[in-house]
Amino acid sequence: MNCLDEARPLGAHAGCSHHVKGDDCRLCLIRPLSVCSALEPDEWASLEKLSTDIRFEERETLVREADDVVSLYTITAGVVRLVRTLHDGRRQLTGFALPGDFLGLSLERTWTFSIEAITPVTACRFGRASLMEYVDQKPHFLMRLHEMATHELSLAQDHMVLLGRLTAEEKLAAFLMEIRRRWARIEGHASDHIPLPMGRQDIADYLGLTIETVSRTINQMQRAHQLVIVPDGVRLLNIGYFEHLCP
Amino acid sequence: MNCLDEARPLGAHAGCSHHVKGDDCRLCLIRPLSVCSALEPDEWASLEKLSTDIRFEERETLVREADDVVSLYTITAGVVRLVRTLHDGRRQLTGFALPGDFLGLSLERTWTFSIEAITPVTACRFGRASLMEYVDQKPHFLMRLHEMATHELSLAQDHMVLLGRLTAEEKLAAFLMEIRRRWARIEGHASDHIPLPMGRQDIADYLGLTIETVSRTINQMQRAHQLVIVPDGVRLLNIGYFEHLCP
DNA sequence: CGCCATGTTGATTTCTATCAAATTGAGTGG
DNA sequence: CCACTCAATTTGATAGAAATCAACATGGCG
Repeated sequence: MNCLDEARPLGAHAGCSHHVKGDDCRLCLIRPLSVCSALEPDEWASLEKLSTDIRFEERETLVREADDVVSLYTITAGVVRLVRTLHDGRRQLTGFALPGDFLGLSLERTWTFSIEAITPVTACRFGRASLMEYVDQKPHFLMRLHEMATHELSLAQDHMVLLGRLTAEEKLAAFLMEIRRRWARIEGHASDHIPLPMGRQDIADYLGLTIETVSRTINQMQRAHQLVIVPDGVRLLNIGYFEHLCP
Repeated sequence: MNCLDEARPLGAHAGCSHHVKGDDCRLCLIRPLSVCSALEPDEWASLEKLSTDIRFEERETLVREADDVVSLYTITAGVVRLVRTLHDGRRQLTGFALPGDFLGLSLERTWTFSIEAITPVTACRFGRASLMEYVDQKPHFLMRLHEMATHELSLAQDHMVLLGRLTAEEKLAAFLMEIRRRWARIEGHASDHIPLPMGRQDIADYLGLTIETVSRTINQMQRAHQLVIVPDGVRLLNIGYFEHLCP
């Protein structure tokens, strides 16, 4: 089955294996989206030797904040959340990682956030030490990592604007348009149907809101006929409304 | 006059030239704090050839959001703000840059924020193209840029937590402790006297608050004898209170 | 000395959080 | 297959923190 097939059942995002055959970069469907896109075909082989496929179950924790960085990951299927937690339990999600996203850009010794599987996840796992060696030998690979890191930084600034200055309605609109754009990149085309594998609490913690406000706002949008809530996410009825709301 | 002298008059931060003599990296007092710390003495000379000193007046705009990146800067004296503005005028500051801070880590083609001088500023200016060439020749310099970028990313995540989950009082406490730590790094020792060259509106736009809330909160802290407002900033009376507030 | 930007204070509103309860729905076992 | 359970979500009522609206104070500077 081709994961990119539009005819797949609703909710297939989480379960479908973008990585068709384990440990073969030549067959990796998310390669063009990933850090590997910086490499030539003959380099996939050398990188492949450093990597192993690994699977995590729903709710499993991949890494904990302040843990030593032992492995780095490229998500090949499923969705994870990046979480910062305060001592009193308040949470802020700093992002979601989707297929193609690389975790461990910083090359630092310890993680600055926890990574938790929202759905079953498959990932391409690299040992930190061996990837560091690889980086030393391939300056253009380091340049690619750096570009990805600074792009992340720009997205982080976008998110600061969202958290600091947008209303609940604007936050939700911006969130839906962000997730839509990211699925579009993975699937190769934009769709008004937006799967939301994360729960309302995760959305709230990403947007700096409460679960009640997220629920109320989405349902207001539905009552205003701007979207329809479907079992696995939402379907946007009026893209213009959302585009107008996100600045 | 030695800028690091504790006896300097209040407010001297902004005006004092950390870069004692123009265009000589050997005499640059902020070098150990800057990107140049990644280089060996014999490399300062080669980097120096790429740089020129430049001065900006208070309120002057160094670069505008979406401008092409022509030059990159290391701030050598003074303070600038990094600003994102929404079409309707809402502002979010994504950071302040102090002496030693490098602007242009991303090596991308366009700026993703405006940079505005809060005080008179001196900076070490690099042409983008020539620094890119330099980066190509010195992988360890690129590694240093990458480390700085990922550290920025970690700080950006801290700021997301602040914007999304902290109360006004906690935001102010975290802000004051952050600025204190950054002055301490520049001056070589921590002080309870915290110069705040940025105005209340800048603090508000950094913390996702209004100017009134910033003013009220600082004055509440003063009434509670946790700090004293002084002409150029504040003096903390009870560090424990602030440490306790910032998670 | 008075002007204008900046900051402070007060009164009121509003948005979102909080508290509380009802509803839905996926998974389980009889 | 259906009742049951428990978590997730929705909805309602109320409270509260910060925004907004509106003066007023301060202070640097010509």
